[in-house]
Amino acid sequence: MPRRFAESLALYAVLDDADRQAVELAFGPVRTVAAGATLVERGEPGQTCTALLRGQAFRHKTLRDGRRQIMSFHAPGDLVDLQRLFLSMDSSVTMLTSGEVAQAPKRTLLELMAARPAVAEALWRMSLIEAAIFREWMVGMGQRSAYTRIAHLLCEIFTRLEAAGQVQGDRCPFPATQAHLSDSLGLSVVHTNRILQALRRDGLITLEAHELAILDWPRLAKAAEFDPDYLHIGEMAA
Amino acid sequence: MPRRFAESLALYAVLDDADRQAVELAFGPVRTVAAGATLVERGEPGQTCTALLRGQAFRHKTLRDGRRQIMSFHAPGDLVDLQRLFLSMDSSVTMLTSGEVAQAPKRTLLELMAARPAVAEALWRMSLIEAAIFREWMVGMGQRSAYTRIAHLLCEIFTRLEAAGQVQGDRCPFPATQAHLSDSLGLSVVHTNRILQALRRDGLITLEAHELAILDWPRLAKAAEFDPDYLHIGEMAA
DNA sequence: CGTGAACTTGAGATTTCTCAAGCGGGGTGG
DNA sequence: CCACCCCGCTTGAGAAATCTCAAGTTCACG
Repeated sequence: MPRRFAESLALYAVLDDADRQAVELAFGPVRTVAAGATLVERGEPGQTCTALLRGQAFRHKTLRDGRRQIMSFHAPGDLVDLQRLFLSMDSSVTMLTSGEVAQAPKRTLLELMAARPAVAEALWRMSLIEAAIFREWMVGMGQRSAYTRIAHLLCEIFTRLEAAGQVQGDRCPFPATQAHLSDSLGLSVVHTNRILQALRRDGLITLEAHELAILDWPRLAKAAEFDPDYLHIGEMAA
Repeated sequence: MPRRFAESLALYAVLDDADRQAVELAFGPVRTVAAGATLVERGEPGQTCTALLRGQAFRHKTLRDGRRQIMSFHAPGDLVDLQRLFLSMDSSVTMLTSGEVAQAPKRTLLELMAARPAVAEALWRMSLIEAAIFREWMVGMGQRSAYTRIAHLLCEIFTRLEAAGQVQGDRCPFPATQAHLSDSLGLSVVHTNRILQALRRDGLITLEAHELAILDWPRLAKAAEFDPDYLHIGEMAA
């Protein structure tokens, strides 16, 4: 079910039919990518922007000595390198699963934004929400314990996948390994593993076979200090 | 020397005279604000955007129990609540020093962006660079030791203040207290204090009387793992 | 000259890390 | 079809970074 990108973009602003059509036309053919494939390499200028249509990806910066910081996880409907419209890429994007992507020429998107304010507005909101998520991760890494931090990330991922239509009941796909979680939270793999066990022991989640189940949302959200305001879901008023 | 905002914005894209004039006209009278004044409160919708013309400010989120995460420091020339053009504010902005600000109605700015692509481009770049800085802070909080992290922040602040024209020789104004540094880096005040002493002992900096001096830039940058690419200074190609 | 905020110091407590090793399942080549 | 192997997960134990608490000092400002 690769949702069309225009449909995802319409979650960020009111798009009329002409807007949606123009957006769809901007993107080229759907391309299949393998798990582990690099969608965007740090430093490359590139002439296109990439929409993720199916599967999950993550954005990261890897230092010389191998330390890696993951900055974000991407769900279907995300434009993973929006930044490239105006800046060079300072981080890379890698597929977590196999999936499908489509690309649009930068020039076309820029023209679209100039001609269609609603499209520009949607892209602005998409970009600003991503920045809001970065800030919330900073709160986690700066102020929260490992337990709270992991719980918070699980809440965030579940909530975002829900908005992207990937949730079934209390379950969502969860392809990230414990190493991915560690690198996104600034924790060691060993510690992440122990905290996940604690979350399971406390009856808050199960996490296996690349699937996350939330067993007790109220208690998990409380333990996570999770307040979804920062995700600005459904916030479309101008 | 409150630089005019249009001049600062022109660091982000090529603006012609008409662009600059239109930007200047969008902003109302210059207003003086005291140190500690709140420029923007979390949650308020607001109908204007605020440009910082003189002084420094910081953006932060404060949790119920008093823990506070600082997300960014702002220099003259920054639009501190650009986010407000499209979303509600999920954090607050407070003055670090006394200073001067000017406000522009959201509507006027939105019209300006629609009518003048170069202005829109500049604002996009401003916003995306802010997000790039957030990501780099995540790298610091997730992967770097306290020593490296503090050194990195000092490099960043110095470099950004240089771009804002606030540097004299090897010195720049530095109004943040050790508590501000701590809250931006996710460290305790005590530890921040000890690491600052180590940086002084190592002959890398002096920091007193609200002024930072860089004694040995090459060694400091090396200790900080500082690579200014992420600041995208002077990157204006479309 | 008094006062408070910012800075500094000491010492013990805690979280989290590192190193090292073992386990388990799924995919692949023989 | 089976065996092997690698990757991801798990466990134990000691080490390190960083925190908390508590107290004292300095300096700018009223």
